[in-house]
This record gives sequence, C-alpha cells and structure tokens, in this order.
Amino acid sequence: MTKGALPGLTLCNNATLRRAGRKLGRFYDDVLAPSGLKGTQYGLLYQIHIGSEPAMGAIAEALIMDLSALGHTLKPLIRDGYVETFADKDDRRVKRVRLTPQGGLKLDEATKLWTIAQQRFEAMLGKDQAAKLRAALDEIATLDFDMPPAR
Amino acid sequence: MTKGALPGLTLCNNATLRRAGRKLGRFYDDVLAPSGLKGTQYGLLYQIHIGSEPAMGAIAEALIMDLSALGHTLKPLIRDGYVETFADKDDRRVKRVRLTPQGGLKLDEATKLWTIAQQRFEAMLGKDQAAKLRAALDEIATLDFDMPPAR
DNA sequence: CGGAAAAAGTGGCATATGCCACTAATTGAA
DNA sequence: TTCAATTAGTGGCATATGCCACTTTTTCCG
Repeated sequence: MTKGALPGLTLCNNATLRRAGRKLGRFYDDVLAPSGLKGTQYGLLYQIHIGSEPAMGAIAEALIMDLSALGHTLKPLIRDGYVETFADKDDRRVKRVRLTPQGGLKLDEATKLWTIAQQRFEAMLGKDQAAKLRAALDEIATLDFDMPPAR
Repeated sequence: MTKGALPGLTLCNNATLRRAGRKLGRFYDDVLAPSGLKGTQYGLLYQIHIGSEPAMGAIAEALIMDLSALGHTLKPLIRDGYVETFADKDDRRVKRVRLTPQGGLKLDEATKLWTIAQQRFEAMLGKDQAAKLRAALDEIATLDFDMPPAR
C-alpha cells in the first residue's frame, strides 16, 4: 500500500511543489553528499561563480530569496572557506561575494556529482519532461503576484 | 533590468524547483497571513483533517517528509491548540494526530484564504498549466530514486 | 519463553528561509 | 551644505527540514 496514488493535497499547487521539492532535494543532497555540500549550497556556489563578484542583493534577486536568508545561508560557506566577501569600492553599503580558490575546487568537485544527479533524474523523468518542468517553474519565478494590495 | 530572463542555474532541476518554491511559498504565505498560518501549516492541518486520526508516520509518508521534521513542524500547531496527539490503542509506539475543534475552525478560516491564493495563482499561470505542473510534480514525488546503491 | 531485530517516535544539532527592527552609507532635495 | 528618504546588510527570532543517536514497544525466532 506504500506504493500507488498520493493521498490528499494533490490540489494545492504550493503543497505539491513543496512535497516534490523535499523529495528532489533529498535526492540531490544524497548524490552531492560525498562533496560535503547540500544541494542548496551547491546552487549558491554556482550562482556566485557565474556572477562577477556579485553583490549580496544581486544574488538574492537572482535566487529569489530574502536578503537576510542569503546572509544566513552564506555563513557556513564562509566559515568553511569556500566563499569570501569584500566591500564594494564605490559604495561601501554593498558587500560583494566571490569564491575562494578552495571554493572553486569544491565547486568543480561537486559539479561532477551534480552531473550524476542531474542525469539520473532526467533519465527517470525524461529529458523533455524535465525541460518542460523547469520552463514552467521559471515561469512561476517570473510571475508578478502584486495586483490586489494595490500600492 | 530587474525584469527579464532569470540568470544562472536555469539548468539545475533542483535549484529551479527550490527557487519557484520560495516564490510560490511566499505568495501563499502572504495570502494566508490573516489566518496566522503559514502555507506549510495549512497543508499539514489539511492533511491531518482528511486522514482518520492518522499516525505520525502515515502523515510523514503522505507528505514525503522526515518523521522527525514532521514532529518539529507539529509543535507550534500543538502549542497553539490546533492539533492534539494521542497514543494508538493497539500499539503504544504509534502516536495518532487529530485536529482540535479550534483547529477545525482555523482550517475552515484558512481555507477561504487558500482558495483565494489558489484562484489567483491559477488565473495567472492558467488552470491547465497549473494542473499539468501538479501532475509533473506528483510524478517526481512518486519516483523511485534507489537503483545505484543497489541493496 | 527470552533475547535479537524491527518499527515508531523523540531530542539535539545544523542548514534553509522569512520577517522585522536596526545600523551604516548614499542620494536628494530645500 | 544639511537633513530627511532610500538602499544594502545584519542580528534576532521563528518555522521548515534532515540526519543521527537513543528509548520504548512490538514482532520474530530459536
């Protein structure tokens, strides 16, 4: 009976998304485990890597996450020496972020594992399905939920 | 420049799912805010509601979440008097969960708000798109990620 | 029957995320 | 120039989730 239809809340978009997120997150986490990074941390390192010494705010915006949440999530990575921050030359309010050499190596190491997870997942769901899913998710990410409260 | 294409990690299924999850989660949380419940808590109350005094393990399985995580998430709901637990008559290891009368009322109240969130979201993404998305997400939720480690 | 193994939760520890109240640095007028 | 808004982050507090080490019950055998 453990197999079969999923009971309940199959109607709530939010709950369904969260549930799938827990499942997929654990999978990526498991595969990335040998590197010592969680899926979230891998994504964050990658985002920093592809940016040009991005400011905290720029990262938060790209990842659609709260600025303070980003700050918290960054701490273990800084503590472990994968990331470092420095003040922007022209605006001292701005704090920029970059990978340390160690962080770069760790990212490379983790990318090998990530590729495995990515391939295994896409082999199961289907490359097309996965691409369509990401497209739909990206669409949600760009939606503008602001009409009612007016302004 | 704030608008436009999403930079980076649009390739990682996990990162994309998490990002959309943060966005959608905040939307549902905002709409549910007047009830004092978060989207996660609403989903949990609902899951308990549709079950027959479900055991912790049953809930965790349905929501695909860690049993201990469920225990932690349940605490604030118990503290606030929306949920109560009791030992199973036949197996004292099992702890069953049910809504209190207050919890039932709160669920009804929150459901009105949830309906608004759900409708607003589906109006933006499209009912079809939303249904397809949930189907895809449910498929992920049922995938069996266990081959490599063999057994 | 009696002890090993399995099943269901709990507690502690760590990361992931958000919101709110603040602080510091800039920008914009008057 | 000077002081009120705005912008970028930080810290504290609370929930969301996981994993691991245990404790308590049951179940299973020999």
